[in-house]
Amino acid sequence: MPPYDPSAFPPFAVTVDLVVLTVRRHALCTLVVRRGEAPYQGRWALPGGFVREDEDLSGAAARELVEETGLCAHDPAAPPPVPSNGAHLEQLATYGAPDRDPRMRVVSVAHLALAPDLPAPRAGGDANSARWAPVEELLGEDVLAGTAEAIGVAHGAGAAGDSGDMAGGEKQGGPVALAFDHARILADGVERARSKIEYSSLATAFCPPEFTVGELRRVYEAVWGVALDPRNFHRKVTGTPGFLVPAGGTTTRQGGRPAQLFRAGGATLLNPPMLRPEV
Amino acid sequence: MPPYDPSAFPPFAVTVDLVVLTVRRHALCTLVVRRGEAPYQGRWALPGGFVREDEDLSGAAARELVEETGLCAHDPAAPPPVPSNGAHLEQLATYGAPDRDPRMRVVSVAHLALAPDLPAPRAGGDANSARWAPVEELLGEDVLAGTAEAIGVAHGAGAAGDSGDMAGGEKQGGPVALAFDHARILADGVERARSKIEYSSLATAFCPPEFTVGELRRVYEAVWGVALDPRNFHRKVTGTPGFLVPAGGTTTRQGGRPAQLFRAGGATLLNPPMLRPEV
DNA sequence: GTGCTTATCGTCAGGAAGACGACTATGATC
DNA sequence: GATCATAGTCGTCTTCCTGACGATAAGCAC
Repeated sequence: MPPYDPSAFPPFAVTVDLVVLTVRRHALCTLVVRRGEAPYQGRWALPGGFVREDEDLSGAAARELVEETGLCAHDPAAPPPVPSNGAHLEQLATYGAPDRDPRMRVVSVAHLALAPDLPAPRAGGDANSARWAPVEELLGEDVLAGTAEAIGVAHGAGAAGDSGDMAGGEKQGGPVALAFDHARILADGVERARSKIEYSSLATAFCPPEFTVGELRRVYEAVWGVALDPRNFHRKVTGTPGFLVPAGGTTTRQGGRPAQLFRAGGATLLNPPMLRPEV
Repeated sequence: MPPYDPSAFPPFAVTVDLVVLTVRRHALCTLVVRRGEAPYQGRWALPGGFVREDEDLSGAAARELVEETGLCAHDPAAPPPVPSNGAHLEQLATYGAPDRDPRMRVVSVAHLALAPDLPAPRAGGDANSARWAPVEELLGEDVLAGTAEAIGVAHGAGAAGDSGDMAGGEKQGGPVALAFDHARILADGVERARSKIEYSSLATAFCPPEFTVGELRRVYEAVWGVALDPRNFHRKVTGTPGFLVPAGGTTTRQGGRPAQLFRAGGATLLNPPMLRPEV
């Protein structure tokens, strides 16, 4: 079996980048690491790294996820029993513009991970530091076309371009420019998450193993940036068979009347879907 | 700006593969080409090719589409006026298992194209021949997990594995084994198309510029493999603002009463969505 | 014209969702 | 301990959408 003629195709570097989303203090946040080397030195970027010689794409993504967060990736194709601190992981899209990395031709297979609220991240290898950044702070919600949609949360005056003089620092109140095309990748990941919780039970991936209806509702509110009616939401999620199963027991985590605890049910598809209020 | 250390990462070949779907004679069909060289010589495969040095991923996909079909790709991000014979083109997913190509490490960025019914395809460069194959014939609808769903169309006894002795030939009545992991890619593309016509106006991409409600309905029926009530379908599509605009004029293409001609309206999202009947 | 086919309009019942009232069960405050 | 604020939970009512299906319209083949 003849190998390819090495001159017949150009060599590429292939990386995986991760959009790791979580909900912290009622805000949708993503994991970013500070770049320690050029280009974009000092700029925040999505975590990622090279795919190894004998590694699957999803395997590389899972490895990066563990390295950056300690999270154990949870393959959606795996059996239902969710591991204790497993995160949902799925492929998002691939980005390969010829000039996206000034050094050489790099194709990045972006992955989307959804995780429950985690302790402070540990810094990875080549990053000076890592942190959870509110998505709204990174995307002015108007920086990028296609994801520009008013969410009912106030944020600082937007419209910060990709001007080069912002490298290495945040502008007070404005969006922080991410390295490379990571703002686009993040925007695509956020949009994927926003639409996917409509018709799937994926919102439970943002919750601890046991959670209340109110906590789940606050996840939807944070991801969508809207307020939902607690009564209709309660009717919807408890009335959808297989979505939630009572875990037995109640808790008071938010003040007010104790709420029943639930676990994610086996159902992965939500039919009919949860309707996202317009505007 | 220091270039990457070439020994710091393994080199990959990057290709694009195309799932080109169309509706022919009430059946969902995809474009396949016969492989002229090893591995999988003589087997049917999805069209595709290497991404060039200075080429975008979507650019490579559009180029392959033109080479194989003569279709002009229609970027969904482009302005609404649809070109005369433009096809919808979007990225599908990326496949990069280490052993998916026995010769070397190849990562393939699959794209999904939706096209109206076309004349017979012209053979591409390295393919002996090309043809439109009914999807049902390539995927036994039960060969692959995750897309196994009964569609109301009879098909030959399924369950043909990836047994090597089928290379180069079709089995009468059974699914034809595609080369590489192309059966999986095709299945993912079909599933994407099936779900996307639910909540978008993408089904019009299967139609000529002007079409009747009945023709559009037959597209849905072919893609979903179900029968739809003509009266409810008519009410749904004509009642959704922005979905269809009257083109003026009527036609009789199917026998029976002449039908009004429509063009695709500006709306790209269908809200509420078209409901796919269960089972 | 008869019969067949397809297109189009209408009617009716059932289900789901939005709006919102009412009640319950905690902790905090006076 | 009474009162208040905060959440959670159960119901009601109206409106919209869908599925089922009857009825009519307008071509073609004979």
